[in-house]
Amino acid sequence: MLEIAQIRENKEAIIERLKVRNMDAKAQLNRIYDLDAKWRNEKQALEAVLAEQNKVSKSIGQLFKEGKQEEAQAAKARGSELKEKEKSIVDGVNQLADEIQQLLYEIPNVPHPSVPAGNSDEDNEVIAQSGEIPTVGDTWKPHWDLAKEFDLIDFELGVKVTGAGFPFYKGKGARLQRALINFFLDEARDAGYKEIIPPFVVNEASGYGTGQLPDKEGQMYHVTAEDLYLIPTAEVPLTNIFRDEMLKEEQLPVCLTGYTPCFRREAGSYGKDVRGLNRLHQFDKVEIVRVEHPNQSYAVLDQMVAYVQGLLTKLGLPFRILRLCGGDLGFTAALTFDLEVYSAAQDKWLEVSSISNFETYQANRLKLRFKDDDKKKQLAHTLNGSALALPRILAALLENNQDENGIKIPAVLVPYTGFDRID
RNA sequence: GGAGAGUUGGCAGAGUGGUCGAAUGCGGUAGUCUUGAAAACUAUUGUACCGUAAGGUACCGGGGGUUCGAAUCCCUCACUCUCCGCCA
Repeated sequence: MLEIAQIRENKEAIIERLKVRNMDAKAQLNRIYDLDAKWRNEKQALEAVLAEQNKVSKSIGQLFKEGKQEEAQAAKARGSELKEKEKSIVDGVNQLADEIQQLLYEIPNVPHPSVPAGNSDEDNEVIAQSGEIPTVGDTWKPHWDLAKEFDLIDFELGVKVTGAGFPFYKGKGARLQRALINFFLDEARDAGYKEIIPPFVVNEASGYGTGQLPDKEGQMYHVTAEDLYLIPTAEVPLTNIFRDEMLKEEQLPVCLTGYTPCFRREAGSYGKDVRGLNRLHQFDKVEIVRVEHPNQSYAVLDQMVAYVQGLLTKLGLPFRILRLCGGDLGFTAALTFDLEVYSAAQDKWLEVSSISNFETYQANRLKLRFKDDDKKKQLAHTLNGSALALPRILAALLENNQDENGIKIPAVLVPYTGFDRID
C-alpha cells in the first residue's frame, strides 16, 4: 500500500498518475488526507490525556508511601476523571485510524511514468517481438487435440476426480512437465537465484503482505477450517519470507526462485479463453523474486525481462514483450512487462510471464526495510516474474513443434525429458 | 485427537500490582589498551507513531476486562514445545 506520508506530501501528483489506471482517486485521496489530519489532531488530544493520567498514577504510589492519604484520594479521583475523558476520545481515534488503513488498502500502486494510459489489454504497448512465427499447416491441431491424440493430458479425468481446470498429465506429458520445471530451475540457478521450496498454503497475514488480500479475496482457494489460502503464485510465500524483516544493505540484492503449483479460482472466466491449457485452476510455475535497493530496481526489472526472454529463445518459441497499460496493470505493480508466446494452431498470443516492479508498495505492507549506509531505515523494492508458467508454454510447444506424425522436443529439453519426440 | 508446559528486547533469560521500556548474560556499536588482531576494560545499544522542537504516546503472543495504576491479576483467542495416540 501507499505510505501515508506520500499522500500527505504528493496528493495531487498521485491523483494525476492514477488517472492512467482510469481511476479517479481524487475523492478517495482527499478523504484520506482529511481523515489523517483529523486523526493527528485527535491523537494529540488523546495523548495529552494519557500523559496526565500516567503522571497522576505515578504520584499516587508516592503519596501513599508518604502517608498523605487525603492527597492520594484526591489524585485517585482525578485519575478516574481522566479515564472518563480518555474513554470519550479513544474510540474516535481508533476508528479514524482503521478507516484510513482500510482506505489505503484500496488505493492501487502509482504507475511508473512510462506506463501508458489505456483501458484494457488492447492498449498494451508491444515493445519487442522475436522468433519466427511458424507457418501453420492444414493438418495442424490445437494442443488439446494433440494432448488427447498422444495421451499427454487428460482433461476429462481431471473433471471426474476434481473438476474442470485440474487436468491429469500422463506419460510423456507428465515427463515433459517435469522436464520444464527442472530446466527452468537450473537456468534460474545459473542466473544467480537461490532455489526455495516454500509451503503451498499461506496464512491470512501473508495474503495481505503481498496484496492478494483484500483485493483478490475471491481468486484464492480458502481453506476455511484452518483459515489458510492455497497460493496463487510462489510470489506469496517467497516474498513473505521478508515480512517484518530489517535487512542490512549488504544483504541486497536478494534473488530467489521457487517452483510451486499455483491455485486460482479464476472466477468469472469463460469461453475459449479457458479451453485446454489456456487457463487452469491448478498449474505449475517457476517464479523469480527479488528484493532490491530502490536505486537498482528498474535496472533489475530490465535484467529480469532479458532473462525470461532468454528462456523463450532457448525453447525456440516466438514471443513478444508488452508494456502493460494503466488499465491492465496489476493492483500492486508500478510497472509490468508481459511476455507472450505465439501458439500457432490457435493463432493466439498467450501470456506466459508477467514481470513487475512493485517499488515500495509491497514492502510497505510487509514492513520490509533495510538499513542503508547511514543507518537510516528505508523500504526496499520488491520485484517478481514468472520464469515461467508451464501450461501455456506446453501449449505453444505442442502446437508449434508438431509435424505430420508427432511433436518435436526442443534440444535444450531433451537432456531433461530423455526423449526427443512424441509420436 | 488426548494430557501437560510455555510465549518478555537481535538472541538467551529474570521479573507475580506503582520506583519496569523492563535485571543479567551474549551479540552489536564506539572508545581505551595493542605494531595489528584477540582478550580485557569503559561507554553505548529496542521498535513504531505524533510533534518544527522540547517532549509525549504506545508496545512484554493477539483481543477484552479489573484498577487511579498491569509484563505482573481475570477472561478469551492464537501459536509453539513436550509426552501419548494416529500416520506419509
